[in-house]
Amino acid sequence: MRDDKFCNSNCPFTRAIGTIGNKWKPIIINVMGTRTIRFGQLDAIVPHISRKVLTEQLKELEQDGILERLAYKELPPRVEYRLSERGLAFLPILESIKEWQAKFEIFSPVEHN
Amino acid sequence: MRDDKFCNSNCPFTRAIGTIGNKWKPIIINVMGTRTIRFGQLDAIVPHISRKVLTEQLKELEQDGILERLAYKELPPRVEYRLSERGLAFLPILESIKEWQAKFEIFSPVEHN
DNA sequence: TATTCTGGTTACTAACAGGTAACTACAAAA
DNA sequence: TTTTGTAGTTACCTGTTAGTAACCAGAATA
Repeated sequence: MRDDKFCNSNCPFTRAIGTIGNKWKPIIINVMGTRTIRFGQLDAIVPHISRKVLTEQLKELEQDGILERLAYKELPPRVEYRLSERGLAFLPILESIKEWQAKFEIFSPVEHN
Repeated sequence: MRDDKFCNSNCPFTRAIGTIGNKWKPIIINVMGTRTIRFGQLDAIVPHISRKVLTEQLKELEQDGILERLAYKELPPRVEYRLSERGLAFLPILESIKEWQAKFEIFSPVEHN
């Protein structure tokens, strides 16, 4: 899933893209926002993601220090996720992407004839 | 390459991620910057990209109105690419990603023993 | 005459991503 | 006793992505 060529690049920007440059991670970070959220909630809220892929993405985000995982030793298990300082610092970037999209999106709805 | 689920989402943010949320596009946009650049130069400067993938990515970026393609009817052919207004407006976002990376990157160089 | 130049395209193949379904633990509730 | 609930993991299979090498036009150069 993660590309070693990117993550081990000597260019910091390339490493950054290796960390957050795929389609799921910005979506997950955006959904999390400033709240603490459980695995099942993420699974329900993030559209079209499978549990397997969600697990993988969360694991990588944790490894990259973008979120924190809090597992409570209960049964049934309870696991909470929340953004780290690094993850929270990424939220304004997502906001500017939203502004960019709103400002420049080309509206060309797909017609099905 | 492009994910229809993302591009046809009713969420603008999801559509934005569908447009620029992969590993090559931010790299290409960053390399282009404010200059006009030829296909061969991009191929030489962007590390590890194949001509095939570069062609595909450039085509999608053009379709999404992020860059402009200027083909001169010469032989041998000459094709120049440059960012559109929309593409140029994305550059500050890439700059803030660089700052974010510089501020928060965890240094854990891979050791090969 | 053969080679070089550019910006691709095409066919083939290898690698990877992602989906589905089944399975786990164990407690509480029905 | 069976079901429910959570947060995964695993095996299996398919579909997509990416890499490689060969090929193209057609003028200029050697």
